[in-house]
Amino acid sequence: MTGLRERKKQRTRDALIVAAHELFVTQGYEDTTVDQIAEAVDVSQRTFFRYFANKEEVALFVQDMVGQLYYEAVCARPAGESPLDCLRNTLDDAWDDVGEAVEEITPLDLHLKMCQVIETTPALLAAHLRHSLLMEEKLVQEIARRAGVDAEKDPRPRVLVAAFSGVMRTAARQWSMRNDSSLQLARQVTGDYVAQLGPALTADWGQQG
Amino acid sequence: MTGLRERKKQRTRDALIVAAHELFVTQGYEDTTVDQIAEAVDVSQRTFFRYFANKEEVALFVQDMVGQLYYEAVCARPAGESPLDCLRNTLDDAWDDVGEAVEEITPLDLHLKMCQVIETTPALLAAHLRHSLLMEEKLVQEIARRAGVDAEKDPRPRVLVAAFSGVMRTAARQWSMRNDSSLQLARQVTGDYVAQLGPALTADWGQQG
DNA sequence: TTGTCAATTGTCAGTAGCTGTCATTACCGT
DNA sequence: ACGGTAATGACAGCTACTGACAATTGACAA
Repeated sequence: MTGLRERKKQRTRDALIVAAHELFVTQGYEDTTVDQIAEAVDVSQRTFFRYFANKEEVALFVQDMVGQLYYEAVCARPAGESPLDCLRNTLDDAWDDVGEAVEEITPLDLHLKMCQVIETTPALLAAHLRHSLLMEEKLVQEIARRAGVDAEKDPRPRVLVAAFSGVMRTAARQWSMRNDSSLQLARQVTGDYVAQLGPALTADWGQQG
Repeated sequence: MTGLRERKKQRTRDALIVAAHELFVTQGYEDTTVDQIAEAVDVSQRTFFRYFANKEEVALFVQDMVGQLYYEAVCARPAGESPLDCLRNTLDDAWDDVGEAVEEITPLDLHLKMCQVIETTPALLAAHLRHSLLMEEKLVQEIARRAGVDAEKDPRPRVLVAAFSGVMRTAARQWSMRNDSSLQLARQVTGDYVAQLGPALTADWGQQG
């Protein structure tokens, strides 16, 4: 199962990710060439493109993994929760596991810096949003399944996931723009934003929230 | 004000847009080269890139204009509406004006087909989502201004716009995937989806909606 | 009308992302 | 040890995009 071949591939892939992230963080995404990344790991450019379909993919690899873990955590939820609670509670519960999974690939600190690079690099932000949309569709299917409704007829699963995901992305974006971004802070900011979902929709906003 | 130079530029730009859209719709975005577009309008490739920063931009030009018009319509709203009502009512009111503005550049039918191309082409979808995010930020500022709150301290403007925009994009996406996409249908679908925003968030979903 | 200035355009050369192909190397199971 | 298969490197090629410079064309005043 874990032949030498497999392990070597895994190591090369992780090395490419870490090397790429370090270059992206230090000199910027656009100013880093694929040749530089390949050279840093001592493989050919062609090999890089055998591991990652494009330059964006290596930048978003960890982010995508986080999204996937969240999705799996949603799927593993016990039945009986309301759809919104399901999405919300998963957030609290999955946090630590996600952090550990990230650290198996790259230092957490590097990942946090990479989040900022993603938010501030137009091409990466665009790709990230698209990947998020794909994940949303998977969430829609799961939420619909749990609630026992048909996602093609009932708009509520899509509406709920769209609203929730929109708020999540906004929270992540606001968090990444702070200069002291840490994991706990992320947890707090997302919690705060999601909690405001109800109040923000009510007819009148009273005084300063 | 309308010198020959200005008019000529406008005409070239519109010709590039229409030619590009026709090529994208008939043979696909990825399979259309910038050289083909330039050739269709009989200008050099270099000139194309003087009108549009990149290939995506010519594909998203009309979409961006629509977003801009919606934003301006929001800004022109009378005071006193609740934030959510403001966003929602603008939708109803601005529809016809937007349609007319589009037709001054490209046939409406071509634009509708182009919407489908955008939704189904990864690179275009990604760029479109990013442009939408920029527009959301402008909406946040305007909503915060109208409500007299500080968007940097109070999360509600961002949360509201994120939720609303998420639902809008979902509606647009669902609409574009029908095979009989028309303007009226778009109006109806978006209306339906936005109306579900409240119900989708409530704790329990009763029976099939 | 004509000449001058500035804006627009075309041409050319170059970089970077990405792909197909084929020979070579490295691992795996027998 | 050996044959087969997977991974890699080297190379050629395409397309998006950019900088630089020369040529053209419309604007505007003398």
